[in-house]
Amino acid sequence: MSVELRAFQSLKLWHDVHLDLVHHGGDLSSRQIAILLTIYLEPPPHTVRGLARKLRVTKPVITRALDTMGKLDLVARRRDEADRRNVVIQRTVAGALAVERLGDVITAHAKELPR
Amino acid sequence: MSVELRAFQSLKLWHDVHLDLVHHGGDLSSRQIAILLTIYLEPPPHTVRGLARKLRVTKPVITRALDTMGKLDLVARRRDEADRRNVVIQRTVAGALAVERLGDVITAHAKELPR
DNA sequence: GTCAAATAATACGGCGCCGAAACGAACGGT
DNA sequence: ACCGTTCGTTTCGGCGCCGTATTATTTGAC
Repeated sequence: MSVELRAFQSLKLWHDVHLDLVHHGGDLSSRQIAILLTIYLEPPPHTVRGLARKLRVTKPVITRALDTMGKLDLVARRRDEADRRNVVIQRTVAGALAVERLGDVITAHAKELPR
Repeated sequence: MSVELRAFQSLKLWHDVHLDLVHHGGDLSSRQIAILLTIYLEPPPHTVRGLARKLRVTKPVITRALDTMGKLDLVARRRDEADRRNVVIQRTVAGALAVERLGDVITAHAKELPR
């Protein structure tokens, strides 16, 4: 029963945060969220190939997500001068702020949950 | 600093669960997730109008989401016989299982987080 | 210098969701 | 019986993401 309760709390958190995102958030797909958070939570450098491997998706998925998030100024691309085939994905100020804000939203809703 | 740490943990949870969803989950949009969880977490009855109000989206959004999730057998529709203008949204066995499974995924990842 | 391998980007056809507007069915007051 | 209101659905043009296949650039081995 306590297990069920915990699952319910988790689901309520999921529900509340998604509700928040629907209203105030630029809506990114699950894939885009996973990519964005990988970039901001795991140590750089990040490449298209590396992200594709880590998330087990094809490279065009990464390229397109970077296009979209780049337009939103959430990430930036830079050619790797050491090996010009590679593209290094860089964080941006706006992106860092957006991720930070997301973290705040999650923790705020988590705090409201009964323990 | 402890605040930052908690935000980081929240973001890691968000990242990990989304990663899981990308691989094993039927991919629903943020709106669809919010709708689905509202139906399964809040007490019935649910109507198109009520869901639209609660999520602050237009009614066609609800109709289309119900179409999609209905095809996936996550929810079902029933005409309200008392007032035949209304449509009552019903839960399904498959939907309950899917929601339960999502709860399990979230709690499992949450458990792995350092406190 | 040449060629195979690796990397990222692009082209293509398809599918799903969007917002706004129009629509049809059902209700309720008079 | 009418008529305004409510409810859910449908239509329309548009946009974004998908997977697969192809392209362009760069590298490194020989």
